Amino acid sequence: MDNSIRVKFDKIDRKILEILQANAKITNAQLSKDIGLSPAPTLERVKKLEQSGIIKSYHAKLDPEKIGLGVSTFVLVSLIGHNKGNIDAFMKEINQIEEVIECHHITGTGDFILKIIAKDITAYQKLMLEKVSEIKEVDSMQSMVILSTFKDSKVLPIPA
Amino acid sequence: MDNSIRVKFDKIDRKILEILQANAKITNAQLSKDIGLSPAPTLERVKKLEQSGIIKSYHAKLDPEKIGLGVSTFVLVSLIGHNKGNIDAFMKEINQIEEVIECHHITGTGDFILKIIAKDITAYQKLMLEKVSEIKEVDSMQSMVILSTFKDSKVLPIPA
DNA sequence: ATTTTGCGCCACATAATATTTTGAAATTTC
DNA sequence: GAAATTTCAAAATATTATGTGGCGCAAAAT
Repeated sequence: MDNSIRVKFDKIDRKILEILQANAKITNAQLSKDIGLSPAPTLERVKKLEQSGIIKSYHAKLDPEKIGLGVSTFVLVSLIGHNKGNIDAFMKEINQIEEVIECHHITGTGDFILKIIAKDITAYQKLMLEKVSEIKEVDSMQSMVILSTFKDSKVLPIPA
Repeated sequence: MDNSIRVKFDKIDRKILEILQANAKITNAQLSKDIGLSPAPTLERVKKLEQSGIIKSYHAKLDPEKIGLGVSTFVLVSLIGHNKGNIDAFMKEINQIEEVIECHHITGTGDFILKIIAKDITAYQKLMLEKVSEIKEVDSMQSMVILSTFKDSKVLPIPA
């Protein structure tokens, strides 16, 4: 809960962050060459970025198709009530469903947008009917099936 | 372009994939303990998963707030024409904009959904007016500002 | 202007870790 | 049921990360 703490970092740190976002498996030696520093201070900077929470974690990115996940969707969800109790209850239920890989509270028409991933349309339908729709706080839902993904960058643009 | 190639993997591989999605920085020794194998075959399995393309890449996840990115949005975009030429032209323009970190072609009302990240509302507005709106294939847009993100799992549910 | 202080850097030494090799055991195939 | 293939473990080796000491530069103080 230590939100919006703006930790400071310089041009070199920014470069490190760009590189590690694109490729977390780079060796420290190579990273140090790319940023023009020797290995020791390079590693020290990376550690500081980790400790300060700027770097939160490291993840392997898989190919959904190759592990048998053929259907991805975004779902706009409206709740029946917009009070904190309902929202908390909804969140709690959503957290239990592993196929829901993202859940954002948004402005606009709906209240939430979910990203869901499933094996196929049949599995998706079953998931929606038996799990998501069953959450009693849910009023309406609107699904958008992803036909194809043109861009899925893991590199955030770091402001100057 | 070698889509939908279903590579096969067993229960141990699945466990490896789950672990590496959640934590790519685990040492091979620790990974081998977690899955109950010795280091050598463990590493061999990881390499095969990488070579087969099941594991596509590794990325550092940053804290957007701490690098000064305070505004994230989803944007529904409709194009003026739905032919391939227009879509290609749109994609090309979108790829140039680094603040657009995701772009998916979807079914339903709109044609595309984008995920955009910016420093603040002012920067977001400027970005939308000067870059995204300027793309001539764009007909209409509808923004959904993310108030908060409750779930952002990097772990895909791997079907049995 | 000179000293002082502190930070960030490099180079080298050492520790940790990954990777290769070898061979044995289990499983599959014919 | 034997040969071939695959999968594994243990140990040796190579690579990489990490800790230490000292140097140099920049900013602050005198």
